[in-house]
Amino acid sequence: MDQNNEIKQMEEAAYTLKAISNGTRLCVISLLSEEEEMNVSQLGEKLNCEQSLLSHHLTDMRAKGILNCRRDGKNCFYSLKNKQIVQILDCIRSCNCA
Amino acid sequence: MDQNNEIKQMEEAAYTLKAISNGTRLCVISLLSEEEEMNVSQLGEKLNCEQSLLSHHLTDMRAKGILNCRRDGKNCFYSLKNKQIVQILDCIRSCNCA
DNA sequence: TGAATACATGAATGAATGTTCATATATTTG
DNA sequence: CAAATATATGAACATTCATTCATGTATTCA
Repeated sequence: MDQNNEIKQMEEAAYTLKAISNGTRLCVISLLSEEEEMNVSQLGEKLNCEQSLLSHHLTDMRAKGILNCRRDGKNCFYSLKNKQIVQILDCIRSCNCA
Repeated sequence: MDQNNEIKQMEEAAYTLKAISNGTRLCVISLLSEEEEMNVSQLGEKLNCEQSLLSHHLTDMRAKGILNCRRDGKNCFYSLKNKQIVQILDCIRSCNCA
């Protein structure tokens, strides 16, 4: 049953990977790796992304354990739940170049 | 235009990530990180994956620059084009645990 | 209290992915 | 050459993902 366990682990990894395998979502991660926290409007400006679409992305990434969200007045500030996730970007870059 | 460049880079990264964001595909990568080369039947046994489905996965991963393929007689041996890609697995695991 | 701002939500739709099945191709072997 | 083996391919369909649009909710401020 060790094989099934391996498969399960990979399914879990795939679940997380799917949640970030999108240009806009990776940009969000990249921005939040530099900025600690950003609200939706700030992200929307930087990404040139329509409000509703961005909100869907953010909500889903949050639901999947990638982002945190904190409300302050009218604004919602998003941040990375785990900063290590940005390493995936470096990793992919080095793979694509090597 | 530096912003657009960033976005393009992220789209490229997303393209590669999409090509591996699947349990079966991650298992293939994991196996090939230990084994150097495996043919389709060997992979199929290990993964308990139907021939045609596995073949589709392999063909697509090859088309997207993740795998190499070498034919030897009746067999096709697949290998990782870039071994560094397995680091993504470690990365995801550390993210999900931390 | 009501208008404005910031964000979320839900339904609808189209596009991309995953899966199956039937069949095709290449190679080896009798 | 015919049968067997290993793999690929293509069509069809279901499932998931991305996008848009209209509308809802929370908060602030005049």
